[in-house]
Amino acid sequence: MRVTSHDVAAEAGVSQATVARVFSSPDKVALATRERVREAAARLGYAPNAIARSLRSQRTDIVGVVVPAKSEYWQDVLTTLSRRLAEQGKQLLLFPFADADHVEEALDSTEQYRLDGLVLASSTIRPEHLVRMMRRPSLRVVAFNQPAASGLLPLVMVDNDAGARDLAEHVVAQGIGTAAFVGTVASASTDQIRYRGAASALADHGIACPYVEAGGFSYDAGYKAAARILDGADRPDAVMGGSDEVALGLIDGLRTGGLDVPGDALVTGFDGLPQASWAGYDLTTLVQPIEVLVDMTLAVIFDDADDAAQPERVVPGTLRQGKTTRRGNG
Amino acid sequence: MRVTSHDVAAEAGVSQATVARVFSSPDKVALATRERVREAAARLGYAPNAIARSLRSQRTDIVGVVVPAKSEYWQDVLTTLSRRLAEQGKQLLLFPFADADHVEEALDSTEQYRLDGLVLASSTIRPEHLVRMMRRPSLRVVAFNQPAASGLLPLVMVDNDAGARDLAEHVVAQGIGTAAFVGTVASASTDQIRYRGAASALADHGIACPYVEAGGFSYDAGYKAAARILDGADRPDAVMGGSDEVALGLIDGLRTGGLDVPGDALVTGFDGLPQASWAGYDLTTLVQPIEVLVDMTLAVIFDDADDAAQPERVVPGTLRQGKTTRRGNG
DNA sequence: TGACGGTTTGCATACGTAGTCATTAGAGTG
DNA sequence: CACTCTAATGACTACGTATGCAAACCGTCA
Repeated sequence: MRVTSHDVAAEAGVSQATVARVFSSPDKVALATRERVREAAARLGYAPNAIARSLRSQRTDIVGVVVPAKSEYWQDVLTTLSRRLAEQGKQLLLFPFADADHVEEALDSTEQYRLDGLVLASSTIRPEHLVRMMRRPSLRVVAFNQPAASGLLPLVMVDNDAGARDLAEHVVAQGIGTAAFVGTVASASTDQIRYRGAASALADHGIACPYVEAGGFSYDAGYKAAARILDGADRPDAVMGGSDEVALGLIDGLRTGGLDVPGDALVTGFDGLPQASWAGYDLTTLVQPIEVLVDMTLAVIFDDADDAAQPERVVPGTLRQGKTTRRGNG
Repeated sequence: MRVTSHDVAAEAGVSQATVARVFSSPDKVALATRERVREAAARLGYAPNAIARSLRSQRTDIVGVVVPAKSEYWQDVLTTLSRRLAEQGKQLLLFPFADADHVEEALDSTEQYRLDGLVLASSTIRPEHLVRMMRRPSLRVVAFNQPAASGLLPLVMVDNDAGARDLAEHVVAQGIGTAAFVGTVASASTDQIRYRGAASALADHGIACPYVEAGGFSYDAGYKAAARILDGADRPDAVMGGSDEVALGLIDGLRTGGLDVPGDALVTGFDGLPQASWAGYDLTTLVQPIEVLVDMTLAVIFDDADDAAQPERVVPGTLRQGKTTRRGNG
């Protein structure tokens, strides 16, 4: 049987209410009493029951995240998110989904928990899901890096358009003549914005930019897409990946096909994954300020400020130049 | 205000108890009633409150995992774990810790939740922590890939010794004359077993195997350790990494130093990370059967079988040969 | 018709905590 | 010394659900 606040109360010779106060609002209890209770609690090995606390206080101190089950990028984000929450004594509850068809179930699960907030991650969540989330009173929902949520939900994201333009300008500065963009999944809103940004910047320099869909967010998808690039009539001087994962696959795919990167073709990514910095790749990419994005997300959830005033927060990323866009001996 | 089972009861013209039964043991409710309740629930947008359910039933349907905050390997494991739990309608709650000094806090947090089970991950959890966990009645604790827990807690792990021997035999078969083992953190129990296994198998063939400590579980640690290998008097023919992450860093470090892998030196890893299969590395490694390990872990937690009868489950891994140990034109 | 077995439902309660309200003790003031 | 005001504590209750128990209901058979 588990130790409860009643047991501690009996041990310390006080009421259960006093024990509860010692653990939730200690300043309301006299110092001497407080210490006596603390000692009794330690002696019995008491720890407050978070479940009961949540039921009573209507607060769980838990933030949920609806997130794709497999993705390097999101794992990177989750690491930061869970660390930040832990610092505040809060918890992270994952609602992973295998693919877009299973988002519904994940969202259903979130209803069972009286979460303090919910982070919607993944750009493949459909608009109807977003709309559904708008109808959840007393739950702070934030869309993370999900341009499609614009106008529907509070939104925190990196500046995809500016980032893609920066990357495009960068490869243009390396003196390329032709380019291609290998997106992840064409229906993903991040993909669309990144492509449009890159294509627009390239067009300013008179360079066309066909779109190739990798068909997934994975290394494998990028690897396979490389074959299509190689088979194409005119091989582009620069291949811009819609994400780092795809870009890494692209690099290996192109190299396997006999191409030298960056000698024969430049490659860029997007996200700033740790793996992109690995010496074997040293990918030029747009590094997302994940800490900043996460902090903003938590601010929307926990700060009382009226977030309706500023429903969208867009943060610029940083271009990191690696050797995948370093031409010749420069 | 949130919709409760009472509201649904009123709407459907039944008692709260009947509503509760519809959602927890439907077969105890007449079909007609059941449908009427389900309709009322749908109309009101009712979802059972997991918090209240947990308080009442003394079951949370949540499994906790104490895990290092940053680690490719563990993220791989967590992905599988959360998927499996989701399939059973259960949840995963993470208790991440930054380093060995913060394990205590993570374990403290776990006490607040009435978890159905707790998975202790990370081989850097100290024995005193393990002992502490033994004193948690009514909580199923399982050590995952943590040889140090042997004899203290139920344990599920890959056969580190056999795996290391397999890898050693494999490189010997490639005709090497000298070798070195680059471990992660010397105090990690997995590291020790893997090293002993490899060294012992190599010794059988008259090959010595010095131990080099990378000092971390990361790519960076491996990358830096490569410099020490290169600086050493006699460069080994084969470098065995204590983990895939370290091995990937090693490869890039050695290549940066001008060495050809596998031409000048063979490299092996351990774990079977997705990244190890990337064409840029194609690392020879010991693939852990993560699905099997996870299923066994959950079996220990949820199956009523007496786990005292079989406190340790050791599963063999599979050698995956990549090109990092493919010599010459073979 | 009446008794009986089985199914279906409602009533009442407890899970462990936090907060409201009332009560008591203690300190300060004229 | 009586009085007031604040600080500290205790009694009580509600959060939303699951379940033991009893009651009600239905059909069956003697």
